[in-house]
Amino acid sequence: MTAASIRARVRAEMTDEIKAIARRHLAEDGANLSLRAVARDLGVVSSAIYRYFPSRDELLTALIIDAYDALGEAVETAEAAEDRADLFGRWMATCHAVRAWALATPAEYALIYGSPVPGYRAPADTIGPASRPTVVLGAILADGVAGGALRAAPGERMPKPVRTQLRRIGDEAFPGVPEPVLVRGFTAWATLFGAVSFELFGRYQNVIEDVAPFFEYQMRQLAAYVGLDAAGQPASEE
Amino acid sequence: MTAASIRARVRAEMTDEIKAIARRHLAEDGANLSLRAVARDLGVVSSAIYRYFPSRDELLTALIIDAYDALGEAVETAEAAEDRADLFGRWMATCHAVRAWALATPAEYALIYGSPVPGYRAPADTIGPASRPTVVLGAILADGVAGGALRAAPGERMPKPVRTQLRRIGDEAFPGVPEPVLVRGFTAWATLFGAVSFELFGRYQNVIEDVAPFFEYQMRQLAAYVGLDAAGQPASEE
DNA sequence: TGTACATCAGTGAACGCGCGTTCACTGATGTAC
DNA sequence: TGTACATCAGTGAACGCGCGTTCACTGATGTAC
Repeated sequence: MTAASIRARVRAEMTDEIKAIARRHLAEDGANLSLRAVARDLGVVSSAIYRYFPSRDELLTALIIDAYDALGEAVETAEAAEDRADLFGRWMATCHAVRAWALATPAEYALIYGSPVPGYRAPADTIGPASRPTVVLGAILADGVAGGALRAAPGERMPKPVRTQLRRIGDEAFPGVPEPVLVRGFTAWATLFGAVSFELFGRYQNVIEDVAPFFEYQMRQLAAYVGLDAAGQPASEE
Repeated sequence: MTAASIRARVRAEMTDEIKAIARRHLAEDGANLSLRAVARDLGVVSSAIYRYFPSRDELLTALIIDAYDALGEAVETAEAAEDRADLFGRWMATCHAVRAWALATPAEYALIYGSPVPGYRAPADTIGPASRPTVVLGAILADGVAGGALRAAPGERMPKPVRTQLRRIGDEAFPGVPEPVLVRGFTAWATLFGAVSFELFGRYQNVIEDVAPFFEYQMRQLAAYVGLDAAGQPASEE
């Protein structure tokens, strides 16, 4: 019993170490991850890896799921630390958590938000972890609607195919959020990840030097656009 | 003379064909482009490629520059077809051109807007082609400002580090565009590419089925946010 | 117009390397009685 | 507590493959006189 559990713990530690080394390699070689290189760094013969992962693709999948979970965790923790009534604070905490995590682990960000890995098909068990940050967004929007801060403008309309699609999504994952609010939330979401990708993938090179204050300002403006600034947050000027 | 120019033409055709085949491989293998595979498809021994490109990286660079130029060309053409006074039409044409090009050639979009290719450093001559779409955005913003449609809201302020950076960029590439307008344009830009990347990199899977009308609506809303809808475009409702 | 020479495209073999995966094996560690 | 057996981690060799790049070469095509 104890002996068995020791074995299990050692095994778990080995698995973690393989993933840690693989993550390091990701940073240099992108998604062309080499099992043999990982084994070399681990000080072990290449076939030994197969005791822990049945194939290279399974190792990649584990890294992808870990990355989604790490980002999800970071976002959830940061957002949970804010006062529930402070929608603006919750939104900004979410944005900063995404950017901070991406800057700290750029290879993992690229793995999940960059170009798809050629020849790799993500299995179904990545879906749950992948949606964790979006669930946080959903909670902010839903709370905003419930508290009356977020609402559709009177007479606000949209084309029918857009509305019906959004209603279906809303019913599943964002209950109670009117379609016009939802679309503004999605737009803000695309901007957040678009901005982080621009920064990480080098699109700001020679254009914006000090990204942090620019990002901060952009996300504040977005909050106002979505309607998340109504709760009396401090003015964004100086 | 004539003989020499025939030789030059054949050479140019060969170069184009190598690039065309390489582009096809890009679609399947991502940026792990194999010279030998290209040579195989061309029906030629692998070392023959070296008559045309001194190395694999140079071929990749050529593909990247071509991709930037193709997107630039597509955007410029689409935008130029609109009435100069119709800022909204010009903005929408730009958005649709970006999305259409990306959907038509997803591998090339991923090459230039996805995760950076591991171990590859883009040389300086990619900068010019890379900025072509942004130049189009700049013209729309500048024309909007010159015509009086775009302006900063009275009393609109932003933190100093943001403003000084934006002023520097504005002076270089967007002359006459006030900083608050510029930042809205950049935000719209991040949203455009964020949305296209979401769609291409599979982030809309099982979420949004019919992306086209959703994208259209999003970009319309963005136009309103930036202030590009003031020129009396038709209402976006139905 | 004809001939000698230079240029160039493409060949084929080789170098040295790395890869994912399989398989029979050794030896240590745990389990059952 | 001691012994026989089962489980498991890691080894080492091998399979079959692909890669980028170099190099001396052949033969066709162009150029100069």
